[in-house]
Amino acid sequence: MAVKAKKQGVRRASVDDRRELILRAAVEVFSRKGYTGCRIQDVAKEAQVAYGLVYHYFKNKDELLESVFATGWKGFLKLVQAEIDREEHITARVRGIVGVAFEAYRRDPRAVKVLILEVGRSPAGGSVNRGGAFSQVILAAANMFKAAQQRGELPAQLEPVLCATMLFGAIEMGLTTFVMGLLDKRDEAAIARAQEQVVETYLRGVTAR
Amino acid sequence: MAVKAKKQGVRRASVDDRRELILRAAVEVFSRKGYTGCRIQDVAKEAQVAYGLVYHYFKNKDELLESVFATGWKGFLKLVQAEIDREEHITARVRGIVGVAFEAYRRDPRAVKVLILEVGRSPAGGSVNRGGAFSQVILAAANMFKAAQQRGELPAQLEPVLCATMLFGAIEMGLTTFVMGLLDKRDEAAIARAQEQVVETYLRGVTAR
DNA sequence: CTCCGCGCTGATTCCTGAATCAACGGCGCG
DNA sequence: CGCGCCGTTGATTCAGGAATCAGCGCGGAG
Repeated sequence: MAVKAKKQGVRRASVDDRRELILRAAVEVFSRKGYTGCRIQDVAKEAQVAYGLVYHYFKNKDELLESVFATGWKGFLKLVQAEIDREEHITARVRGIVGVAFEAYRRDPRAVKVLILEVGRSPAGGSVNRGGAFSQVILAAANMFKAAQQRGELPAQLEPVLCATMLFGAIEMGLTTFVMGLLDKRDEAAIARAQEQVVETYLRGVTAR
Repeated sequence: MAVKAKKQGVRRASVDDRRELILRAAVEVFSRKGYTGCRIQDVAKEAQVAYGLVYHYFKNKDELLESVFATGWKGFLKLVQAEIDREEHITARVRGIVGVAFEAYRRDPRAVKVLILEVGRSPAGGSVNRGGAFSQVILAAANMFKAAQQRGELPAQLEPVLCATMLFGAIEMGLTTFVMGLLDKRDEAAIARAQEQVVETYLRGVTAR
């Protein structure tokens, strides 16, 4: 097939390229079929690669899907953490976090769909502790809120953990609106407006008292 | 096995009882393993019923899972719709909707987990149009918000669809906090407080302007 | 008491998909 | 120029789960 030409005519694809290729294909299939519904066959086909090669790079299905998750989530986590750590008023940090999430969505809606919409709730979870990773972000955010309360930037009577979950809930559902086609995902202005509304509504709800 | 005695000693279980039994067992397994991960074997075992009986009542796996979904969702939908239809200020209706969701959670956390956390996003969906059902509620709520805007109960610049998704996002994540064990699900007071915070934060965010 | 029918059973069949493995071929090195 | 290494291939094996079906037994009718 014509596609393979790239690894002959051009310089031979490096190992990392192939691995990456499979990983990206897996994200694609994973996002379409879900954790258990994702078949190696499909991943291989999607990546234009032999069935066996998937097993060359990954011990088994679980490890592959785990990698998909870990890779994507790690990137997201780092960005969110950076926002959490910023030395600014809580409202600025919240704005930052929402910005990170929406930006990620703009860049790769499918990956976000996988991470935000499947992670932490997929009951079909393998051995993977994805829920744990999700909790990690929630708890990090919760700590941020708690500190903000101590600085008097946030009403003290709020439960920080709930503040965190509600923030991500708001983000998630804001994005879901597009993923599910309730709003037009190609309408850049609509996405921007959604981001705005999510931030403002959340902050107003959490701040005013 | 001793368990079967109930259909001998007592009056023979009616058809509906058995069907119901299987349905409930399916909810249980479904909530643990997810759509694709749910095996008929497990459902039968959970229901203390022969493997074949599942196929006596349901054409195939898809139809079973579809029934699980349809049944549970229909019930929830009806309650939510009732709240939506109430002739009251928008804040009262929102309170009602959140109340319905939390009450349902109190009654049957597992079923809620299935419905709220899997419905509408599970990419592993079979032929089922579950996303459609989810959209239905969102859109019904969105209409409610739009009407409220026209009555001046809500700022006009808000996108009603986003108001709706954010409401359910807030509810969902409020409940997720317990499902994921971030807050103690046996602590009734904590649940009540969570409900309170979800409602108040949401309303404040959406109302004040 | 006997026979029938209906709900129910679970071993069996068939098939899908995960994981293995023996072999291929291009590339670099001697 | 030939040899061996290593990334790659895809047919094959095997486990497990969906769906089938030939009958079983209890309750009721005659």
